[in-house]
Amino acid sequence: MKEKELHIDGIDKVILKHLMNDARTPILGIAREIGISGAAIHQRLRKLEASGLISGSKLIVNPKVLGYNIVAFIGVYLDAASKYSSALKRLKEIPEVVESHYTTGNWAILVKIVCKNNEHLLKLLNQDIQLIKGVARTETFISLDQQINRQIKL
Amino acid sequence: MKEKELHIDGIDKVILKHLMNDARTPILGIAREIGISGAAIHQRLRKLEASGLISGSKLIVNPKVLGYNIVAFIGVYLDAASKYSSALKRLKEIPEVVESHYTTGNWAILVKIVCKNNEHLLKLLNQDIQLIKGVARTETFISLDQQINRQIKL
DNA sequence: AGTGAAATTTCCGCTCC
DNA sequence: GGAGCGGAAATTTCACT
Repeated sequence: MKEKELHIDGIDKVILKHLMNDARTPILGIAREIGISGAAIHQRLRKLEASGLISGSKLIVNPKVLGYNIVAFIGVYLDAASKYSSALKRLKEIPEVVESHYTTGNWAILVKIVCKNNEHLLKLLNQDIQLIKGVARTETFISLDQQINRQIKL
Repeated sequence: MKEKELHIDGIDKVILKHLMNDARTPILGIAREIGISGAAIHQRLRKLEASGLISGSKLIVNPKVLGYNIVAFIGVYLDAASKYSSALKRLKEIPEVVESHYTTGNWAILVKIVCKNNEHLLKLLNQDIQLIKGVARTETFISLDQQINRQIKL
């Protein structure tokens, strides 16, 4: 998928910085700011897409408005590493699970979940996650304050 | 910020599902699929923006193309909870830190970082994070396999 | 790689149903 | 709450440098 070495110069960085902040920023506005034509920006974007650096764009929704007020991380211990793929399959079916990582260290899986309140969290733990075959026990870490949420710097 | 109860009907869900997947999906394409006019979609989007449900859109870049191959979580123990805000300030200055949560449980802060390789990770730990005033010790969990990365279901 | 202009598509305020 | 119209603006392609 990656053949060409990609050279990201200062202009590319300006373009990407704008679009990483708001994917719907008009190309022509960026063009005027930089001082090159809209077509040139378009060409650069096509190149960056082809290189795989741009992997898409997403509309970001605020979970709080839907009543999802709690973010928590759950460390999941498996009784055998071989249970990973089947457990993962079940985790994918739980919509509140928004991230899942197979990790080195204490537990086997680190899961990030979003839920509405404490009862909801308890229900997820007791009736969903801990009932998955292979899950031995879990450790829960509730995020009381998320102050950093960004992408890697260019 | 939130005054009106927001009613998200099936049409809103279809619109949001498209845009959450690709924020640059043409509105008119969605309009044709649903069978209403483009202007109607615009009206709904404005309403959803005003409600705060839509908090923006972002271009997603693939860190691997930039050579960032490792994702890790770091549990940070503070020697006193009062050091949180000063430690957070320093964490914000480390570009490889992409998430930071103040958490209940074992440690005080859970940090997500992206880095290029093991040396880079070691450098971040020894020369950046563990030098922050108030940081007692850290636990590192490297993500070997991230299989879920999504937003909350509507 | 960048430009300028043409062709196409989208956006968005407006009026009407 | 949605449709249809129309002008303004943005996107996208292309020939040329």
